[in-house]
Amino acid sequence: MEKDSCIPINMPETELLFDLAELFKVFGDSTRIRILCALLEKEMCVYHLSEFLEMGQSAISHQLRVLRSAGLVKARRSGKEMYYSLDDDHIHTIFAEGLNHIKHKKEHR
Amino acid sequence: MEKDSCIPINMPETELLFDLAELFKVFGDSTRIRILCALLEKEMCVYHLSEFLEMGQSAISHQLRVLRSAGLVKARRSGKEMYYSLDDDHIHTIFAEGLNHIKHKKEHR
DNA sequence: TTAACATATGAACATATGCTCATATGTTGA
DNA sequence: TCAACATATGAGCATATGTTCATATGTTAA
Repeated sequence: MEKDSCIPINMPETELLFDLAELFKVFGDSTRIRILCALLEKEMCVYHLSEFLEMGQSAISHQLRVLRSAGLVKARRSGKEMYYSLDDDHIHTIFAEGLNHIKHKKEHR
Repeated sequence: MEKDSCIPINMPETELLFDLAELFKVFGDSTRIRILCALLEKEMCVYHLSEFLEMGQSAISHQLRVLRSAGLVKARRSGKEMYYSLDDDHIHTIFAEGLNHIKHKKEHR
């Protein structure tokens, strides 16, 4: 079989694709997905998130750190509490497309 | 601080969110992203993918298996070769939104 | 049928990841 | 200032993940 045939032309730079994978990696954890999903509704503080998701405060805090460094959520302090909210308009769309995929696959099984 | 306040209402079922995380997990690897990106252009066989991505045949094959079981790619045999192609119309959109996020974040830094 | 090629697969290994625990940091009210 | 509360963070641990190596399976041409 010959080499160097069938090479796609419009391939984005490897580094960009690496960043893209890093972004999706952040979405690829159910705890983080649930946090983001909760925040779609309204901003919440760490305590309420950990109550709502029935997980330890530390676990939530660790994951919020990941979400924050990915630029997906932002935080504001109000007294002792830190309120987190979404920091990206695309989250809605990305979620919707993901759910479309799942729905579509379920229907065609 | 009182419990049970600030509970989001429109939270999808936990199982669905788990599936969503599983889906994004598949996108969350640079090898798989690069495979999908190559396949956006045209179908390719394992050999060409491994040439193009400069990775071992086995690694590519393993990842194609992951992509296939997630319903993201499909395969057809042509002689000795197996040609893989995308099996999901949403991949384009999901990619685009991911890239939008990255682009947006880079601009506001 | 057999050799050569293309792909798939299981085991092994190194690394990455997410949670828990303990503790540090930061904030408020008394 | 100090106790109580809210959050952040580092270490440790168990599990998950991606690659490689060896080998099995599948296909074609001679």
